[in-house]
Amino acid sequence: MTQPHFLKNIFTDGNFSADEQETILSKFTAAAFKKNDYLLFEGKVENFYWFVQEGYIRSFVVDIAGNDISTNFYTTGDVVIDWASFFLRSPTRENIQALTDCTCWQLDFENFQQLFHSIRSFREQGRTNLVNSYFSLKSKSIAMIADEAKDRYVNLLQHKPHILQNVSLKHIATYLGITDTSLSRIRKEISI
Amino acid sequence: MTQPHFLKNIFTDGNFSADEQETILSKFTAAAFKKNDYLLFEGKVENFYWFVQEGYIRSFVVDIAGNDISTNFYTTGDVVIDWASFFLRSPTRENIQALTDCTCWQLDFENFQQLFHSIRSFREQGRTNLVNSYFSLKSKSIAMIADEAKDRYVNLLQHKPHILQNVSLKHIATYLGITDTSLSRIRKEISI
DNA sequence: TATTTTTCTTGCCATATGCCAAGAAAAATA
DNA sequence: TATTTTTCTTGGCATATGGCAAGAAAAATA
Repeated sequence: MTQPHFLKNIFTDGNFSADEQETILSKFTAAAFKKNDYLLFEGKVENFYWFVQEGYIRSFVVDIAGNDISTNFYTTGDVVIDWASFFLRSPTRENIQALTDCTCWQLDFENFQQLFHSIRSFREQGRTNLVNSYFSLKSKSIAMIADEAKDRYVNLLQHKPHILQNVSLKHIATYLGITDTSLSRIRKEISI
Repeated sequence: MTQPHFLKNIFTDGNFSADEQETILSKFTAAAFKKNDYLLFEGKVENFYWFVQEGYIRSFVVDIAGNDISTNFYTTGDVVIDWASFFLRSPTRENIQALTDCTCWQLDFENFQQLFHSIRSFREQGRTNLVNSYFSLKSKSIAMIADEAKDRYVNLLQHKPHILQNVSLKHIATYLGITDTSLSRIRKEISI
């Protein structure tokens, strides 16, 4: 008994006809990354849309002072992409790197465009993915202003505990906008 | 000699055929707002996509402690929308309010969908608008972590001086993630 | 113009978080 | 297992920014 294709969890029977599923899945190719491999380097133009099947991935930027700042973490089921670079065809400021060995499914820009303009459900879903990313970023952005570091950490702990278990403290710290020193203290404070 | 329709600056001859322009423009309606009018209340579902022809608009959220936090400012040529609420058809957390008397052009969700799925250039442009918003938000989000408040203010001063001239200090302060007290001091420091 | 309301500035002090550096713990590698 | 490297914790001190409150300035309204 063959295992169903991972992407059928993404392009579900409910939202896509069998024909559409076949067309879409045929455009994706499997991509394996080793721990520390880069999926994207800053300065390059993002040419892929990835779905993670297995593993952990991190995106980050390097600021003017040379500090590495984590912008996001990705795992099973997540879309990995720099939206701006992919759609605007412009050089990215971000780096995307595998934190563990990973298996992904990728779609290049040309195939994406073709599916986007020919399959209604595909573009609806693509738009929804982008809007969901926008919403997450907005929530994070508001939390940076409205909440203290401790609250931001607790929130992450509640909503994405698997991230905390698989990503080093220093990466989580920059994601939360604090230093690893402060995060260590917050962690201590909470555990008491 | 009639003045060309404002929306022709948005849906330009270069990107849209005369037919497409006519179809698109016919779906928009003019909307005027008085100073302090709300375009959107938190808890409601955003049903419009607006382009600002004239005036200043602000979006903001109210945090748990009851603080009003500005999330964005809009003026001539800008798209005013809560992307998540509009596309996910979900209640918004944001309020959108006119800071001055405004004239806008609006498109409701149903008409948007119809144009999005029938006109290729319209969906390309719609996607680009969303991606540009995403990019701005990302830049702001990184600046909140990487830059000091003073640098964020200077950056706003350089890139959006018209905002500073038309929005009160307290609203700019919350947008920058600081108190009006701190912004007043930063302003003083810079002017010296 | 006079009056009220809102916005902005400034002083004082509090505090969350940063910076640096040392050591402990854990993980990776030989 | 031993060794090296990386990650995490902790202490001491510095600083950016907040909170509060009073007054000044500006804007709105009568």
